[in-house]
Amino acid sequence: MADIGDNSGLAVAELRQIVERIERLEDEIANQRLDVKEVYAEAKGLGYDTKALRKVVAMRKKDAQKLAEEQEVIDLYASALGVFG
Amino acid sequence: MADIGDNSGLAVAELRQIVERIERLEDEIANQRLDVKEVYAEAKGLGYDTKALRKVVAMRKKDAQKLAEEQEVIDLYASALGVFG
Amino acid sequence: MADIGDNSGLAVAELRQIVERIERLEDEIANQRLDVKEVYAEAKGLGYDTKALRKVVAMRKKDAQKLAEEQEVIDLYASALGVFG
Amino acid sequence: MADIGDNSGLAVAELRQIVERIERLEDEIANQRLDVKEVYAEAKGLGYDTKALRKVVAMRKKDAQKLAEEQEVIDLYASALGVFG
DNA sequence: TCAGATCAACCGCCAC
DNA sequence: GTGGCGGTTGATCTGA
Repeated sequence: MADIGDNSGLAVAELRQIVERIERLEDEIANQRLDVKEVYAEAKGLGYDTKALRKVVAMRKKDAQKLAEEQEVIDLYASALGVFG
Repeated sequence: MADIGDNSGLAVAELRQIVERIERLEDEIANQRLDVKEVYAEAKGLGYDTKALRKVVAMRKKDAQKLAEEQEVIDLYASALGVFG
Repeated sequence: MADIGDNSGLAVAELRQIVERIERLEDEIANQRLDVKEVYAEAKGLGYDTKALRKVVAMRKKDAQKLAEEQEVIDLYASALGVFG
Repeated sequence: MADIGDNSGLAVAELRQIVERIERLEDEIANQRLDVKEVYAEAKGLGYDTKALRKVVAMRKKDAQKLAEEQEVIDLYASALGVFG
């Protein structure tokens, strides 16, 4: 941590910059969450069951993760067996 | 939902579009979360205590009033227990 | 909250009892975690790859959850369709 | 691990036993977690602020020294940021 | 000691 | 308004 000579051995400007970068990113995330919400609201307006919709999205996500994980497991077991028994 | 009963038609495309919009937004959110993580890692590299950093960021999110009110209850309970006897 | 007349409008004995019940339960949980740890250590001593072992346990858990969830999804969709389209 | 190469024999039973011991312990842990939840729910019914309650329990888990040290860093950062400017 | 994985706490939405 | 639930975030623990 670069110490610029302030009262507490802390680079205040640096710290401030870090915190603000984080907060800016989190603001953007929050906004995008609102966007997601909007899409669901819109879908609801079109007659969709949002609960089921969320389930579908969640399942697709899980399936993708599952695929990735399955390969991991294969790799893990393969290496545990010393790359072929 | 455009049609029930002729579910081989337009509604499928509509549904697909909705799901994809959601998924695209969520991908972006996931990426930005990685960015946040990166900033914390960078801060750590500069010597900051990331745990404290996270706490400060969280505190800034809450307004001071609410923070004080919550702390009051905690203090009440704590002192009732004999200051951690 | 029964107010017995202490200085802060708080039933101190009651609070203390609640906190101690929680802490006792959490102690037991902590001990059982140690037991789990011990089993893994023991398995490691027998030559097992604990990482793979953990994966197996996790997968069995996920499968059990998956079964439960699948029925949920079926129910959800069925009700979304008005119990049959 | 009793045997590699004759993996149709004893090792399978051994492995099964290990996994089941772990799963049994984890079931118990899950149940006790439900018990904890119940106590909090009960406390809520008595008028307690469960969020504050959880904080107090967490504070009691940490020793006071460590708690003070952590708070120092947080305060340092907070004041460096101008007390939430 | 640090990075990565696992697990518990928090916090929103949603239905009742 | 409250309780339950899903998703996200933060803490803990394991292994390198």
